[in-house]
Amino acid sequence: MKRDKPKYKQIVDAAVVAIAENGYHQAQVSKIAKVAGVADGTIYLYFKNKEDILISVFREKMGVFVENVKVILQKEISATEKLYKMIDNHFSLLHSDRHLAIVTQLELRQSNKELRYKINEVLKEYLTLLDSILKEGIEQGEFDEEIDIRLARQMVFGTIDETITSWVMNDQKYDLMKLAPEVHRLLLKGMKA
Amino acid sequence: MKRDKPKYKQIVDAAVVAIAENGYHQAQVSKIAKVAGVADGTIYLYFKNKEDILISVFREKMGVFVENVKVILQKEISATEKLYKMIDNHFSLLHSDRHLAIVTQLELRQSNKELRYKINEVLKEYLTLLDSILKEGIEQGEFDEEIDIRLARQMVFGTIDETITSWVMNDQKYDLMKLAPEVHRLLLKGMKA
Amino acid sequence: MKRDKPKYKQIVDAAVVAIAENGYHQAQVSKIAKVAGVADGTIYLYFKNKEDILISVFREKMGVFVENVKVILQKEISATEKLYKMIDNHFSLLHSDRHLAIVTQLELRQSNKELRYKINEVLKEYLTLLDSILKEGIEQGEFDEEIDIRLARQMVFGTIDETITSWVMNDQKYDLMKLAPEVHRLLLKGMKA
Amino acid sequence: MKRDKPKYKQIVDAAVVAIAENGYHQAQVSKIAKVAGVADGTIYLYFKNKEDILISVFREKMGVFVENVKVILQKEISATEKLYKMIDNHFSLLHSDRHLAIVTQLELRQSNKELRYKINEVLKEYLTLLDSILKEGIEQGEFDEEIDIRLARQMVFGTIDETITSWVMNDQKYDLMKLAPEVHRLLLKGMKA
DNA sequence: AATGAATGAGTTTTCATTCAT
DNA sequence: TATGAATGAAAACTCATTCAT
Repeated sequence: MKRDKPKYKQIVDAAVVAIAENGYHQAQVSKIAKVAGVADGTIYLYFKNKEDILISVFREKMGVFVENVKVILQKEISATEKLYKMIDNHFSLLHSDRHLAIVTQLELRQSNKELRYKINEVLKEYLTLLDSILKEGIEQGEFDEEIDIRLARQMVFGTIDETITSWVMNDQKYDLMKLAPEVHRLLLKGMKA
Repeated sequence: MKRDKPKYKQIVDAAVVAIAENGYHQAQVSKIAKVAGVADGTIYLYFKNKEDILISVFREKMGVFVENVKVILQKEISATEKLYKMIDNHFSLLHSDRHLAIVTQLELRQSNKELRYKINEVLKEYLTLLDSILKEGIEQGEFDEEIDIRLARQMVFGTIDETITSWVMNDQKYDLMKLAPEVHRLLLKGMKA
Repeated sequence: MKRDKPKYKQIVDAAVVAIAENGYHQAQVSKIAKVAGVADGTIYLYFKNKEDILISVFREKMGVFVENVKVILQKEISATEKLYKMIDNHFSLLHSDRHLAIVTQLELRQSNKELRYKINEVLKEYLTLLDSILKEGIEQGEFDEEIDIRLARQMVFGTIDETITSWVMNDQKYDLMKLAPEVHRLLLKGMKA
Repeated sequence: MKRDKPKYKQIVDAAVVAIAENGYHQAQVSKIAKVAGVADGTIYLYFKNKEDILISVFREKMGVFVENVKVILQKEISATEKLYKMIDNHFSLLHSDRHLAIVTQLELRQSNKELRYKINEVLKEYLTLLDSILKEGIEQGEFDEEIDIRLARQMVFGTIDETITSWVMNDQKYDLMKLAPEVHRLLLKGMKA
C-alpha cells in the first residue's frame, strides 16, 4: 500500500509546507517535490495527479481529527464534556501546526469546486461524529430537545471554523487555545435544555 | 465618476452571472465582456484589472447589505429584534438572487488570498454593524454581559454563513427563509442574559 | 472565415517549413509561430490545436492537387493522357516545393494514427478522382476491363508514392520530373486493354 | 550472443504485441517489459535503448521475409513465377500474423525519421533480392528490357505495400491472399516483354 | 542476471492585458 | 469612448533510462 510508504507521508507533509509558505496557486508540483526532497516524477509514483495530492493532504490530516473524536466519543463523560473536548481537540490540532492551519483555513478553500466537493466528502465523516454528540446530548436531556440537529451542527462548526479562520487571518497572534472555554460556553448556552 | 455610469453596473452584473454560471476559474474576462455586451478592451476603461472587477462585485453587492442594516440600526426596536432583522435581511438578499448566492458562498472563496483579504476589508464594515447590535444588546441588558463581543460576532456570522453555504451546496432546494427564526432563536439563547 | 485571412496561410506555410527543417517531433508550436512571425498565442486564434495545424497543412496543400486534377478531368483528352497529366501534376507539385515533399512523404507519416486517419479522409477525395480516370479508361476501352479498380488504384498511387518517397529519401538529388513518362508507361502497360 | 538467448526473442515478440495492441506512441518500454514478463531494467541488458528494440523487431521479422525469398531465388522456376512466389510469401507472412501486419504497415511508420532510415537499411536487402528477380526476368527475356529496374522495383514494392496497408486499414476484413494473383497479373502486365 | 524505484527534461495551451484604429 | 486582434508567460505530467540491491 502506497499510503504506508515513508515517501507518501513525506510528500503530503511537503505539500502542507509548500502551500502554507507559497500559497495555493504558487505551490507548483515542482515546489512540493523540492520541499519533499524528491524528483518531480516521483510525486506521480504516489499520487495520480496534483488534485490527488491535495485531497490526500486533507484526508490524512482530517483523519487525525476524526480518530481523536472517535476516542472522545467512547469516553464515559457527558455530551457537554464531549463537545468541549471536540472543540479543544480541533483548536489544539491546528494551534500546534501553524502550516496546517493556514492550509485548511485559507489556502485549500481557493481550490476549485470539484476539489472542494471531494474535500467536503471527507469532512462529512467528521460532521457526522459531531451529530452523534448532539444527538446524545439531546437524548440525555442535556441539550434542548427542540433544536434542529442540522442547524445546531452548522452553528457549532460555523463558529469553530470562523473563530479559527479569524485567528489565522490575524497571523495567529493571540492564543487560540484560550478561546476554547468561551466558545464552548457560548455554543452550549444556545443549545442546552 | 465611473461607478455611476451604466456600463459599470452592467459589467458588475455580468460578472456575477458569468461567475455563477461558469465558475470562478472559468469566468474569463472575455466571457464577462460577452455577457455584458461590450468588447474585452472596454472592461479596462472601467476596471484596473480582473481583480478589480471581483472586488467591485463584492463591494457593490455588500453595499446593499450594509445599507439595509444601517436602516435596521436606526429603528426603535430591541437589539434582539435588530438581530433578527439582520439575519432575515442577510438570508433574504441571497435567497432572492441565486447567482449572487453562488458567487459569494462558493465561487469567490476560491479567489487567491490577496483578493480575499481585500474582500475581508469590505466585510469589516458589515461586521462592525453587527458588533453595534451586540454592544447595544449588552448595554440594554438583553445579552449576557459576560460574552466576548468578538467571539459572539464570530458565532453569529459563522452560523449565518455556514447555514447559507449548506443551502447553496444543496442546490438551494429547501426554503432558506424558513430557517431564519430558528437560527435567530439558537443564537439568541447562546447570548441572552 | 479564418481560412481566408492572410495569417492563416502564413501559419500553414510556416508549419511546412518548420516541419521540413526540424522534423515532425521537433516542430514545436513555438517554432512554427517563430517562423510565421507571430506570437505563440496567435496560432490559437486560427487553429484549435496543434493537430488542427497539421491537418490544415495537408488539406490546404492537397487542395491544390485536387483542384488541378479536377481541371485535368474536364479536358477533352483520353484517359491515358489524363493519367499522364495526373502523374505529372503530382510529381510537379512536390518537385517544385522541396519542403512540402519532405513533409508529405516523410514527416507527416510519423504522426499518430488518429491524425493519419484524418489525413486519409482528405486523401480519399484525391483517390476518388483517380478512380474516375480509371473508370473512364475502362469505359472507353483504353484500359483492360478485367482490372480491379481498387487494386489498380493502389498500384498507381503506391507506385507514385513510392517513387517520390525514394526520391526524397535520396535527398532529391536526381530529377524527379524525368521519371514521369516511364512511370506512366509502366503503369499503363499493366492496365491497358 | 544475446540474440540467441530466449529472453531476446521474448522481448522482440512482446514489442510486436505491445505496439500492435497499444499503438506506437503508447507502447512504453515498461509496457513491453510487462508483456514480456521481465522487469523494465532487464530490457536494457539485451537492448541498447528503445530504438534498438524497434530496429530489432524489424530486423528479426524481415529476416524471415529475406530467408524465404532467398529460397525462392534458388528454385528452378521462371522469374515470373519467382515474382509470384515473392508476392505470395509477402502477403502470406503478414496475413498469418495480424499483430505484425499492424506494426509494419501502420505503427512503425510513425517512428521518427532516423529510425525509419535505419529500417530502410534493413529493407534494402529485401529490395535487392527483388532486383535480382527483375534482372533475371529481363535477362531471360520474360520482362521488357526497356524497363528501369529502380522504377519497376518501386512499382512492385509500392503496389504490394499499398495493397497490404489498405487491407490493414480496413481491419483485415477481406481475404488478402486472394488478391495475390491479380496483383501479380497487373504488375506482370506492366513489365512483361 | 535481474529487479524496479527513482530520476528530470521537455511542450502545448490558456487568458489577462495592451494598443492601434 | 469603444473595439478586438495580438501578445507571451507559465505549469502539470510522461516516460526512457539508470543503478543500488
